[in-house]
Amino acid sequence: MEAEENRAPGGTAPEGYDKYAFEPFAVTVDLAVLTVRAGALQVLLVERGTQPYAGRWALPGGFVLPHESAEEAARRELAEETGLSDLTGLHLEQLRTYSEPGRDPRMRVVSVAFAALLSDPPEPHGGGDAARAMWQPYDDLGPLAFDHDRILADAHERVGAKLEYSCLATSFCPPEFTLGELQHVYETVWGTALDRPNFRRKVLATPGFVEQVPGAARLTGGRGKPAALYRAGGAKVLHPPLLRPTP
Amino acid sequence: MEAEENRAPGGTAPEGYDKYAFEPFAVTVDLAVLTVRAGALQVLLVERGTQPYAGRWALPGGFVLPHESAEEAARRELAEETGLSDLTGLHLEQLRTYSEPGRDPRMRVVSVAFAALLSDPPEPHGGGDAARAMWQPYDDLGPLAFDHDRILADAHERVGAKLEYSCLATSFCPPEFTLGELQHVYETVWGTALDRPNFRRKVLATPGFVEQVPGAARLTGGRGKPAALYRAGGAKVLHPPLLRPTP
DNA sequence: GCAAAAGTGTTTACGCTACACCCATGA
DNA sequence: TCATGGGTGTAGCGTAAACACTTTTGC
Repeated sequence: MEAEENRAPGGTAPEGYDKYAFEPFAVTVDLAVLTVRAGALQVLLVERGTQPYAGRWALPGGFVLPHESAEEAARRELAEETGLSDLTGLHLEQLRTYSEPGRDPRMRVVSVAFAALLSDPPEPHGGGDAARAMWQPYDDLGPLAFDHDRILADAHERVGAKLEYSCLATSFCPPEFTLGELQHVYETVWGTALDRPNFRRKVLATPGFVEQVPGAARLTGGRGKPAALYRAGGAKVLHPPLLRPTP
Repeated sequence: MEAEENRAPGGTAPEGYDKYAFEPFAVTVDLAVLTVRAGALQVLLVERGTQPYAGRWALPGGFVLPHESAEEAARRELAEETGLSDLTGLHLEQLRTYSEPGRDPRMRVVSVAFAALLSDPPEPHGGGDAARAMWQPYDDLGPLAFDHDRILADAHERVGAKLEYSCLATSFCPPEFTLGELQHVYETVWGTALDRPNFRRKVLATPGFVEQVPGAARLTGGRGKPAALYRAGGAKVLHPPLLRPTP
Protein backbone atom coordinates (compact mmCIF):
# COMPACT_ATOMS: atom_id res chain seq x y z
CA MET A 1 0.00 0.00 0.00
CA GLU A 2 1.66 3.17 -1.16
CA ALA A 3 0.00 6.34 0.02
CA GLU A 4 -3.11 5.17 -1.69
CA GLU A 5 -5.71 7.87 -1.40
CA ASN A 6 -8.74 5.75 -0.86
CA ARG A 7 -7.24 4.06 2.15
CA ALA A 8 -5.71 6.96 3.93
CA PRO A 9 -6.06 7.27 7.71
CA GLY A 10 -9.62 7.18 8.82
CA GLY A 11 -10.70 6.48 5.30
CA THR A 12 -10.22 10.08 4.23
CA ALA A 13 -7.80 11.11 1.52
CA PRO A 14 -4.59 12.93 2.45
CA GLU A 15 -5.70 15.85 0.30
CA GLY A 16 -3.38 15.74 -2.70
CA TYR A 17 -0.58 13.84 -0.99
CA ASP A 18 0.02 16.48 1.64
CA LYS A 19 3.23 15.15 3.01
CA TYR A 20 2.79 17.08 6.24
CA ALA A 21 -0.83 16.19 6.93
CA PHE A 22 0.03 13.69 9.66
CA GLU A 23 2.18 13.41 12.68
CA PRO A 24 5.48 12.39 11.12
CA PHE A 25 7.11 9.03 11.68
CA ALA A 26 10.84 8.83 12.14
CA VAL A 27 12.37 5.82 10.41
CA THR A 28 15.58 4.44 11.86
CA VAL A 29 17.71 1.33 11.69
CA ASP A 30 18.97 -0.70 14.65
CA LEU A 31 21.92 -3.04 14.29
CA ALA A 32 22.56 -6.24 16.20
CA VAL A 33 26.20 -6.74 15.24
CA LEU A 34 27.47 -10.14 16.36
CA THR A 35 30.90 -11.67 16.36
CA VAL A 36 32.74 -14.57 17.95
CA ARG A 37 35.71 -13.22 19.89
CA ALA A 38 37.77 -14.78 22.62
CA GLY A 39 35.62 -17.89 22.49
CA ALA A 40 32.41 -16.03 23.21
CA LEU A 41 29.53 -14.49 21.34
CA GLN A 42 29.91 -10.72 21.49
CA VAL A 43 27.74 -7.77 20.55
CA LEU A 44 28.63 -4.25 19.48
CA LEU A 45 27.02 -1.75 21.84
CA VAL A 46 27.11 2.02 22.26
CA GLU A 47 26.66 3.93 25.48
CA ARG A 48 23.96 6.55 25.45
CA GLY A 49 25.05 10.02 26.47
CA THR A 50 21.65 11.70 26.68
CA GLN A 51 18.16 11.11 27.96
CA PRO A 52 16.26 8.92 27.78
CA TYR A 53 18.27 5.95 28.98
CA ALA A 54 21.38 8.08 29.50
CA GLY A 55 24.30 5.90 30.56
CA ARG A 56 22.62 2.74 29.33
CA TRP A 57 23.98 0.55 26.58
CA ALA A 58 22.09 0.34 23.30
CA LEU A 59 22.36 -1.14 19.86
CA PRO A 60 24.04 1.13 17.31
CA GLY A 61 21.83 2.66 14.68
CA GLY A 62 20.53 5.87 13.25
CA PHE A 63 18.16 7.66 10.95
CA VAL A 64 17.40 6.53 7.46
CA LEU A 65 18.27 9.48 5.24
CA PRO A 66 15.89 10.70 2.53
CA HIS A 67 17.94 9.33 -0.34
CA GLU A 68 18.78 5.87 0.99
CA SER A 69 17.10 2.57 1.74
CA ALA A 70 17.13 0.98 5.18
CA GLU A 71 19.80 -1.46 3.98
CA GLU A 72 22.02 1.40 2.84
CA ALA A 73 21.47 3.21 6.10
CA ALA A 74 22.46 0.09 8.01
CA ARG A 75 25.69 -0.29 6.06
CA ARG A 76 26.54 3.36 6.50
CA GLU A 77 25.92 3.26 10.23
CA LEU A 78 27.94 0.09 10.60
CA ALA A 79 30.88 1.58 8.71
CA GLU A 80 30.74 4.73 10.85
CA GLU A 81 30.51 2.71 14.03
CA THR A 82 33.22 0.16 13.39
CA GLY A 83 35.52 2.22 11.21
CA LEU A 84 35.56 -0.64 8.74
CA SER A 85 35.91 0.60 5.19
CA ASP A 86 35.80 -2.80 3.53
CA LEU A 87 32.41 -4.28 4.19
CA THR A 88 32.54 -6.78 1.34
CA GLY A 89 31.62 -10.22 2.49
CA LEU A 90 29.69 -8.71 5.36
CA HIS A 91 26.49 -10.50 6.13
CA LEU A 92 23.74 -7.99 6.77
CA GLU A 93 20.23 -9.29 7.10
CA GLN A 94 16.98 -7.58 7.80
CA LEU A 95 15.41 -8.96 10.96
CA ARG A 96 12.05 -7.28 11.32
CA THR A 97 10.54 -3.89 12.00
CA TYR A 98 9.58 -2.66 15.46
CA SER A 99 6.79 -0.15 15.35
CA GLU A 100 4.98 -0.15 18.70
CA PRO A 101 3.90 3.35 19.70
CA GLY A 102 5.77 4.46 22.77
CA ARG A 103 8.94 2.46 22.17
CA ASP A 104 10.69 5.84 22.06
CA PRO A 105 9.20 8.30 24.56
CA ARG A 106 10.10 11.34 22.48
CA MET A 107 8.33 10.69 19.21
CA ARG A 108 6.98 8.00 16.95
CA VAL A 109 9.94 5.94 15.78
CA VAL A 110 9.63 2.99 13.46
CA SER A 111 12.83 1.02 13.44
CA VAL A 112 14.02 -1.53 10.91
CA ALA A 113 16.30 -3.96 12.73
CA PHE A 114 19.22 -5.78 11.11
CA ALA A 115 21.51 -8.55 12.16
CA ALA A 116 25.13 -8.27 11.02
CA LEU A 117 27.89 -10.85 11.35
CA LEU A 118 31.57 -9.96 11.50
CA SER A 119 34.81 -11.84 11.87
CA ASP A 120 37.98 -10.36 13.31
CA PRO A 121 36.25 -7.06 14.05
CA PRO A 122 38.26 -3.96 14.87
CA GLU A 123 37.85 -2.10 18.14
CA PRO A 124 35.07 0.39 17.56
CA HIS A 125 35.66 4.10 17.97
CA GLY A 126 32.71 5.88 19.53
CA GLY A 127 30.30 7.85 17.43
CA GLY A 128 32.39 11.00 17.50
CA ASP A 129 31.02 12.46 20.70
CA ALA A 130 30.39 11.45 24.28
CA ALA A 131 29.06 7.99 23.51
CA ARG A 132 31.44 5.06 23.89
CA ALA A 133 31.21 1.98 21.75
CA MET A 134 32.59 -1.47 22.56
CA TRP A 135 32.19 -5.20 22.16
CA GLN A 136 30.48 -6.95 25.04
CA PRO A 137 29.79 -10.62 25.69
CA TYR A 138 26.25 -11.65 24.80
CA ASP A 139 25.83 -13.39 28.11
CA ASP A 140 26.30 -10.96 30.96
CA LEU A 141 24.50 -7.91 29.56
CA GLY A 142 22.58 -5.55 31.75
CA PRO A 143 19.23 -4.38 30.41
CA LEU A 144 19.65 -2.33 27.24
CA ALA A 145 17.92 0.88 26.30
CA PHE A 146 14.51 0.97 24.61
CA ASP A 147 13.35 -2.45 23.40
CA HIS A 148 16.85 -3.44 22.36
CA ASP A 149 16.91 -6.48 24.63
CA ARG A 150 14.15 -7.95 22.57
CA ILE A 151 15.73 -6.99 19.25
CA LEU A 152 18.98 -8.59 20.32
CA ALA A 153 17.21 -11.75 21.45
CA ASP A 154 15.38 -11.92 18.13
CA ALA A 155 18.67 -11.51 16.29
CA HIS A 156 20.28 -14.29 18.29
CA GLU A 157 17.37 -16.60 17.68
CA ARG A 158 17.36 -15.84 13.95
CA VAL A 159 21.09 -16.36 13.57
CA GLY A 160 20.96 -19.60 15.53
CA ALA A 161 18.16 -20.88 13.33
CA LYS A 162 19.89 -19.86 10.11
CA LEU A 163 23.02 -21.75 11.06
CA GLU A 164 20.94 -24.89 10.71
CA TYR A 165 20.00 -24.56 7.09
CA SER A 166 22.41 -22.03 5.59
CA CYS A 167 26.13 -21.50 5.19
CA LEU A 168 25.93 -18.42 7.38
CA ALA A 169 28.51 -19.65 9.86
CA THR A 170 31.34 -18.82 7.47
CA SER A 171 30.41 -15.15 7.88
CA PHE A 172 31.70 -15.40 11.45
CA CYS A 173 35.04 -16.75 10.21
CA PRO A 174 38.03 -15.09 8.57
CA PRO A 175 38.56 -15.75 4.83
CA GLU A 176 40.53 -18.90 5.64
CA PHE A 177 39.62 -21.00 8.62
CA THR A 178 39.88 -24.48 10.07
CA LEU A 179 36.97 -26.81 10.60
CA GLY A 180 37.64 -26.50 14.31
CA GLU A 181 37.03 -22.76 14.11
CA LEU A 182 33.85 -23.30 12.12
CA GLN A 183 32.62 -25.81 14.66
CA HIS A 184 33.44 -23.36 17.42
CA VAL A 185 31.11 -20.82 15.79
CA TYR A 186 28.25 -23.28 15.89
CA GLU A 187 28.98 -24.22 19.48
CA THR A 188 29.26 -20.61 20.60
CA VAL A 189 26.06 -19.42 18.95
CA TRP A 190 24.06 -22.48 19.95
CA GLY A 191 25.62 -22.86 23.36
CA THR A 192 26.01 -26.60 22.88
CA ALA A 193 28.88 -29.00 22.26
CA LEU A 194 29.03 -30.89 18.98
CA ASP A 195 30.66 -34.17 18.08
CA ARG A 196 33.72 -33.31 16.04
CA PRO A 197 33.85 -36.32 13.71
CA ASN A 198 30.19 -36.01 12.82
CA PHE A 199 30.39 -32.26 12.36
CA ARG A 200 33.34 -32.69 10.07
CA ARG A 201 31.58 -35.25 7.93
CA LYS A 202 28.41 -33.18 7.65
CA VAL A 203 30.29 -30.09 6.52
CA LEU A 204 32.48 -31.88 4.01
CA ALA A 205 29.53 -33.87 2.67
CA THR A 206 27.65 -30.68 1.79
CA PRO A 207 28.85 -29.58 -1.64
CA GLY A 208 29.83 -25.91 -1.78
CA PHE A 209 29.78 -25.30 1.96
CA VAL A 210 33.58 -25.15 2.27
CA GLU A 211 36.48 -25.87 -0.09
CA GLN A 212 39.98 -26.74 0.98
CA VAL A 213 42.79 -24.24 0.47
CA PRO A 214 45.51 -25.97 -1.56
CA GLY A 215 48.32 -24.43 0.55
CA ALA A 216 49.84 -25.78 3.72
CA ALA A 217 48.32 -26.44 7.11
CA ARG A 218 48.33 -24.05 10.02
CA LEU A 219 49.04 -24.52 13.66
CA THR A 220 46.10 -24.07 15.96
CA GLY A 221 47.29 -21.93 18.81
CA GLY A 222 50.52 -23.88 18.95
CA ARG A 223 49.12 -27.09 20.40
CA GLY A 224 47.85 -30.10 18.59
CA LYS A 225 48.05 -31.38 15.07
CA PRO A 226 48.06 -28.70 12.36
CA ALA A 227 44.64 -28.28 10.79
CA ALA A 228 43.79 -27.95 7.12
CA LEU A 229 42.55 -24.57 5.94
CA TYR A 230 39.24 -24.03 4.21
CA ARG A 231 37.45 -21.22 2.41
CA ALA A 232 33.72 -20.56 2.15
CA GLY A 233 32.29 -22.33 -0.88
CA GLY A 234 29.69 -21.08 -3.31
CA ALA A 235 26.66 -22.62 -1.64
CA LYS A 236 24.16 -20.57 0.33
CA VAL A 237 21.85 -23.21 1.75
CA LEU A 238 22.52 -26.52 3.45
CA HIS A 239 20.88 -29.66 2.09
CA PRO A 240 20.25 -31.45 4.29
CA PRO A 241 20.30 -29.09 7.27
CA LEU A 242 22.67 -29.30 10.21
CA LEU A 243 20.21 -29.45 13.05
CA ARG A 244 20.82 -28.39 16.61
CA PRO A 245 20.96 -31.25 19.08
CA THR A 246 17.64 -31.57 20.93
CA PRO A 247 18.23 -31.57 24.68
CA MET B 1 18.50 3.50 17.40
CA GLU B 2 15.75 5.80 18.52
CA ALA B 3 16.09 9.38 17.38
CA GLU B 4 19.41 9.49 19.10
CA GLU B 5 20.73 12.97 18.81
CA ASN B 6 24.36 12.17 18.31
CA ARG B 7 23.61 10.07 15.28
CA ALA B 8 21.11 12.20 13.50
CA PRO B 9 21.37 12.65 9.74
CA GLY B 10 24.75 13.88 8.68
CA GLY B 11 25.97 13.65 12.22
CA THR B 12 24.15 16.78 13.28
CA ALA B 13 21.48 16.82 15.95
CA PRO B 14 17.81 17.30 15.00
CA GLU B 15 17.69 20.40 17.18
CA GLY B 16 15.65 19.38 20.21
CA TYR B 17 13.77 16.58 18.52
CA ASP B 18 12.17 18.81 15.93
CA LYS B 19 9.72 16.37 14.52
CA TYR B 20 9.35 18.35 11.33
CA ALA B 21 13.04 18.93 10.62
CA PHE B 22 13.20 16.30 7.87
CA GLU B 23 11.30 15.27 4.82
CA PRO B 24 8.66 13.04 6.36
CA PHE B 25 8.40 9.32 5.71
CA ALA B 26 5.05 7.70 5.23
CA VAL B 27 4.79 4.31 6.93
CA THR B 28 2.33 1.83 5.47
CA VAL B 29 1.56 -1.87 5.61
CA ASP B 30 1.16 -4.18 2.62
CA LEU B 31 -0.67 -7.48 2.98
CA ALA B 32 -0.05 -10.66 1.04
CA VAL B 33 -3.22 -12.53 2.00
CA LEU B 34 -3.12 -16.14 0.86
CA THR B 35 -5.71 -18.87 0.86
CA VAL B 36 -6.32 -22.24 -0.75
CA ARG B 37 -9.60 -22.10 -2.65
CA ALA B 38 -10.95 -24.33 -5.37
CA GLY B 39 -7.77 -26.37 -5.28
CA ALA B 40 -5.54 -23.43 -6.03
CA LEU B 41 -3.43 -20.91 -4.15
CA GLN B 42 -5.21 -17.58 -4.27
CA VAL B 43 -4.32 -14.02 -3.32
CA LEU B 44 -6.47 -11.12 -2.19
CA LEU B 45 -5.95 -8.16 -4.53
CA VAL B 46 -7.48 -4.70 -4.91
CA GLU B 47 -7.82 -2.73 -8.10
CA ARG B 48 -6.31 0.72 -8.02
CA GLY B 49 -8.63 3.52 -8.99
CA THR B 50 -6.13 6.36 -9.18
CA GLN B 51 -2.69 7.18 -10.51
CA PRO B 52 -0.11 5.90 -10.39
CA TYR B 53 -0.84 2.36 -11.58
CA ALA B 54 -4.54 3.16 -12.07
CA GLY B 55 -6.43 0.04 -13.13
CA ARG B 56 -3.65 -2.26 -11.96
CA TRP B 57 -4.06 -4.83 -9.23
CA ALA B 58 -2.21 -4.34 -6.00
CA LEU B 59 -1.87 -5.85 -2.55
CA PRO B 60 -4.25 -4.41 0.02
CA GLY B 61 -2.78 -2.18 2.65
CA GLY B 62 -2.82 1.29 4.13
CA PHE B 63 -1.27 3.83 6.40
CA VAL B 64 -0.12 3.06 9.90
CA LEU B 65 -2.04 5.42 12.14
CA PRO B 66 -0.32 7.43 14.87
CA HIS B 67 -1.67 5.33 17.71
CA GLU B 68 -1.15 1.84 16.34
CA SER B 69 1.67 -0.56 15.55
CA ALA B 70 2.24 -2.01 12.11
CA GLU B 71 0.72 -5.28 13.29
CA GLU B 72 -2.42 -3.51 14.46
CA ALA B 73 -2.62 -1.60 11.22
CA ALA B 74 -2.35 -4.84 9.27
CA ARG B 75 -5.18 -6.46 11.24
CA ARG B 76 -7.36 -3.40 10.83
CA GLU B 77 -6.78 -3.22 7.11
CA LEU B 78 -7.44 -6.91 6.71
CA ALA B 79 -10.70 -6.68 8.62
CA GLU B 80 -11.80 -3.70 6.53
CA GLU B 81 -10.85 -5.45 3.31
CA THR B 82 -12.37 -8.84 3.94
CA GLY B 83 -15.26 -7.84 6.15
CA LEU B 84 -14.16 -10.49 8.61
CA SER B 85 -14.91 -9.52 12.17
CA ASP B 86 -13.52 -12.64 13.80
CA LEU B 87 -9.82 -12.72 13.09
CA THR B 88 -8.97 -15.10 15.90
CA GLY B 89 -6.81 -17.92 14.72
CA LEU B 90 -5.63 -15.76 11.87
CA HIS B 91 -1.98 -16.19 11.05
CA LEU B 92 -0.40 -12.80 10.44
CA GLU B 93 3.33 -12.67 10.09
CA GLN B 94 5.67 -9.85 9.39
CA LEU B 95 7.61 -10.51 6.21
CA ARG B 96 10.09 -7.67 5.87
CA THR B 97 10.18 -3.94 5.23
CA TYR B 98 10.58 -2.42 1.80
CA SER B 99 12.21 0.97 1.93
CA GLU B 100 13.87 1.70 -1.41
CA PRO B 101 13.53 5.37 -2.35
CA GLY B 102 11.35 5.70 -5.42
CA ARG B 103 9.20 2.65 -4.85
CA ASP B 104 6.28 5.09 -4.74
CA PRO B 105 6.71 7.97 -7.20
CA ARG B 106 4.75 10.41 -5.07
CA MET B 107 6.61 10.46 -1.81
CA ARG B 108 8.89 8.48 0.42
CA VAL B 109 6.95 5.43 1.57
CA VAL B 110 8.39 2.78 3.85
CA SER B 111 6.17 -0.26 3.85
CA VAL B 112 6.07 -3.09 6.34
CA ALA B 113 4.88 -6.20 4.51
CA PHE B 114 2.89 -9.00 6.11
CA ALA B 115 1.83 -12.45 5.04
CA ALA B 116 -1.61 -13.57 6.19
CA LEU B 117 -3.18 -17.00 5.86
CA LEU B 118 -6.92 -17.60 5.75
CA SER B 119 -9.22 -20.55 5.37
CA ASP B 120 -12.73 -20.36 3.99
CA PRO B 121 -12.39 -16.66 3.27
CA PRO B 122 -15.45 -14.55 2.47
CA GLU B 123 -15.80 -12.64 -0.76
CA PRO B 124 -14.18 -9.28 -0.18
CA HIS B 125 -16.12 -6.08 -0.57
CA GLY B 126 -14.08 -3.28 -2.12
CA GLY B 127 -12.57 -0.56 -0.02
CA GLY B 128 -15.69 1.57 -0.05
CA ASP B 129 -14.98 3.49 -3.24
CA ALA B 130 -14.03 2.81 -6.83
CA ALA B 131 -11.53 0.09 -6.07
CA ARG B 132 -12.65 -3.51 -6.47
CA ALA B 133 -11.26 -6.32 -4.36
CA MET B 134 -11.23 -10.01 -5.21
CA TRP B 135 -9.44 -13.33 -4.85
CA GLN B 136 -7.23 -14.26 -7.76
CA PRO B 137 -5.18 -17.38 -8.47
CA TYR B 138 -1.51 -17.00 -7.62
CA ASP B 139 -0.49 -18.43 -10.95
CA ASP B 140 -1.85 -16.32 -13.76
CA LEU B 141 -1.35 -12.85 -12.32
CA GLY B 142 -0.48 -9.88 -14.48
CA PRO B 143 2.18 -7.54 -13.14
CA LEU B 144 1.04 -5.85 -9.97
CA ALA B 145 1.42 -2.20 -8.99
CA PHE B 146 4.55 -0.85 -7.32
CA ASP B 147 6.95 -3.58 -6.14
CA HIS B 148 4.09 -5.82 -5.11
CA ASP B 149 5.16 -8.64 -7.42
CA ARG B 150 8.30 -8.96 -5.38
CA ILE B 151 6.50 -8.72 -2.06
CA LEU B 152 4.09 -11.43 -3.12
CA ALA B 153 6.92 -13.67 -4.31
CA ASP B 154 8.72 -13.15 -1.00
CA ALA B 155 5.54 -14.06 0.87
CA HIS B 156 5.08 -17.23 -1.18
CA GLU B 157 8.66 -18.26 -0.62
CA ARG B 158 8.43 -17.61 3.11
CA VAL B 159 5.19 -19.50 3.53
CA GLY B 160 6.53 -22.42 1.50
CA ALA B 161 9.64 -22.57 3.65
CA LYS B 162 7.69 -22.33 6.91
CA LEU B 163 5.49 -25.25 5.95
CA GLU B 164 8.62 -27.37 6.23
CA TYR B 165 9.42 -26.73 9.85
CA SER B 166 6.25 -25.33 11.41
CA CYS B 167 2.62 -26.25 11.87
CA LEU B 168 1.59 -23.30 9.72
CA ALA B 169 -0.37 -25.42 7.25
CA THR B 170 -3.27 -25.74 9.67
CA SER B 171 -3.81 -21.98 9.29
CA PHE B 172 -4.97 -22.68 5.73
CA CYS B 173 -7.52 -25.19 6.99
CA PRO B 174 -10.90 -24.81 8.70
CA PRO B 175 -11.07 -25.63 12.43
CA GLU B 176 -11.70 -29.29 11.61
CA PHE B 177 -10.12 -30.88 8.61
CA THR B 178 -9.05 -34.18 7.12
CA LEU B 179 -5.48 -35.22 6.54
CA GLY B 180 -6.26 -35.18 2.84
CA GLU B 181 -7.12 -31.49 3.06
CA LEU B 182 -3.95 -30.80 5.00
CA GLN B 183 -1.90 -32.63 2.42
CA HIS B 184 -3.62 -30.65 -0.29
CA VAL B 185 -2.41 -27.44 1.34
CA TYR B 186 1.18 -28.63 1.16
CA GLU B 187 0.81 -29.75 -2.42
CA THR B 188 -0.83 -26.51 -3.49
CA VAL B 189 1.69 -24.18 -1.87
CA TRP B 190 4.69 -26.25 -2.92
CA GLY B 191 3.36 -27.19 -6.32
CA THR B 192 4.41 -30.80 -5.86
CA ALA B 193 2.68 -34.11 -5.24
CA LEU B 194 3.31 -35.96 -1.98
CA ASP B 195 3.04 -39.61 -1.08
CA ARG B 196 -0.11 -39.99 0.97
CA PRO B 197 0.92 -42.84 3.31
CA ASN B 198 4.21 -41.15 4.15
CA PHE B 199 2.63 -37.76 4.63
CA ARG B 200 0.09 -39.27 6.94
CA ARG B 201 2.72 -40.99 9.05
CA LYS B 202 4.88 -37.88 9.30
CA VAL B 203 2.01 -35.73 10.48
CA LEU B 204 0.70 -38.24 13.02
CA ALA B 205 4.21 -38.94 14.30
CA THR B 206 4.75 -35.29 15.18
CA PRO B 207 3.28 -34.76 18.64
CA GLY B 208 0.98 -31.75 18.81
CA PHE B 209 0.72 -31.15 15.09
CA VAL B 210 -2.84 -32.46 14.84
CA GLU B 211 -5.22 -34.22 17.21
CA GLN B 212 -8.14 -36.35 16.21
CA VAL B 213 -11.69 -35.12 16.79
CA PRO B 214 -13.51 -37.72 18.87
CA GLY B 215 -16.72 -37.37 16.84
CA ALA B 216 -17.67 -39.19 13.68
CA ALA B 217 -16.09 -39.25 10.26
CA ARG B 218 -17.02 -37.00 7.37
CA LEU B 219 -17.63 -37.73 3.74
CA THR B 220 -15.09 -36.25 1.41
CA GLY B 221 -17.07 -34.67 -1.37
CA GLY B 222 -19.28 -37.70 -1.45
CA ARG B 223 -16.79 -40.10 -3.01
CA GLY B 224 -14.43 -42.43 -1.28
CA LYS B 225 -14.07 -43.65 2.27
CA PRO B 226 -15.07 -41.17 4.95
CA ALA B 227 -12.03 -39.47 6.43
CA ALA B 228 -11.30 -38.86 10.08
CA LEU B 229 -11.41 -35.27 11.29
CA TYR B 230 -8.52 -33.54 12.98
CA ARG B 231 -7.90 -30.26 14.76
CA ALA B 232 -4.71 -28.25 14.99
CA GLY B 233 -2.68 -29.35 18.01
CA GLY B 234 -0.71 -27.22 20.40
CA ALA B 235 2.65 -27.51 18.69
CA LYS B 236 4.16 -24.65 16.72
CA VAL B 237 7.26 -26.22 15.22
CA LEU B 238 7.90 -29.54 13.50
CA HIS B 239 10.63 -31.83 14.79
CA PRO B 240 11.88 -33.24 12.55
CA PRO B 241 10.88 -31.03 9.61
CA LEU B 242 8.71 -32.10 6.71
CA LEU B 243 11.03 -31.29 3.84
CA ARG B 244 10.00 -30.50 0.29
CA PRO B 245 10.93 -33.20 -2.19
CA THR B 246 14.09 -32.21 -4.09
CA PRO B 247 13.50 -32.48 -7.81
C1' DG C 1 56.14 -39.24 27.47
C1' DC C 2 52.02 -36.50 27.88
C1' DA C 3 48.42 -33.34 26.63
C1' DA C 4 45.88 -31.36 23.03
C1' DA C 5 43.78 -30.95 18.82
C1' DA C 6 43.08 -33.01 14.00
C1' DG C 7 41.46 -36.60 11.46
C1' DT C 8 39.54 -41.73 10.34
C1' DG C 9 36.73 -45.80 11.05
C1' DT C 10 32.88 -48.59 12.67
C1' DT C 11 28.71 -49.96 14.65
C1' DT C 12 23.95 -49.31 15.31
C1' DA C 13 19.58 -47.29 15.10
C1' DC C 14 16.29 -44.68 13.14
C1' DG C 15 13.81 -42.13 9.39
C1' DC C 16 12.45 -41.77 5.02
C1' DT C 17 11.05 -43.54 0.32
C1' DA C 18 8.70 -46.37 -2.53
C1' DC C 19 5.67 -49.31 -3.18
C1' DA C 20 1.84 -53.06 -2.54
C1' DC C 21 -2.23 -53.73 -0.43
C1' DC C 22 -6.94 -53.41 2.04
C1' DC C 23 -11.27 -50.60 3.36
C1' DA C 24 -15.44 -47.84 2.81
C1' DT C 25 -18.30 -45.19 0.15
C1' DG C 26 -21.16 -43.24 -4.10
C1' DA C 27 -22.69 -43.88 -8.67
C1' DT D 1 -18.78 -53.48 -9.80
C1' DC D 2 -15.94 -49.86 -10.56
C1' DA D 3 -13.86 -45.51 -9.47
C1' DT D 4 -12.35 -42.71 -5.72
C1' DG D 5 -10.19 -41.43 -1.76
C1' DG D 6 -8.86 -43.14 3.22
C1' DG D 7 -5.89 -45.98 5.71
C1' DT D 8 -2.15 -49.95 6.82
C1' DG D 9 2.08 -52.74 6.11
C1' DT D 10 6.71 -53.47 4.83
C1' DA D 11 11.45 -54.02 2.53
C1' DG D 12 15.50 -51.33 1.64
C1' DC D 13 18.33 -47.60 1.57
C1' DG D 14 20.76 -43.60 3.53
C1' DT D 15 21.86 -40.60 7.20
C1' DA D 16 23.43 -39.63 11.57
C1' DA D 17 24.60 -40.42 16.61
C1' DA D 18 27.96 -42.45 19.60
C1' DC D 19 32.33 -43.85 20.52
C1' DA D 20 36.91 -46.10 19.72
C1' DC D 21 41.03 -45.16 17.56
C1' DT D 22 45.20 -43.07 15.03
C1' DT D 23 48.12 -38.96 13.84
C1' DT D 24 50.82 -34.85 14.59
C1' DT D 25 52.25 -31.17 17.02
C1' DG D 26 54.21 -28.35 21.62
C1' DC D 27 55.98 -28.79 26.14
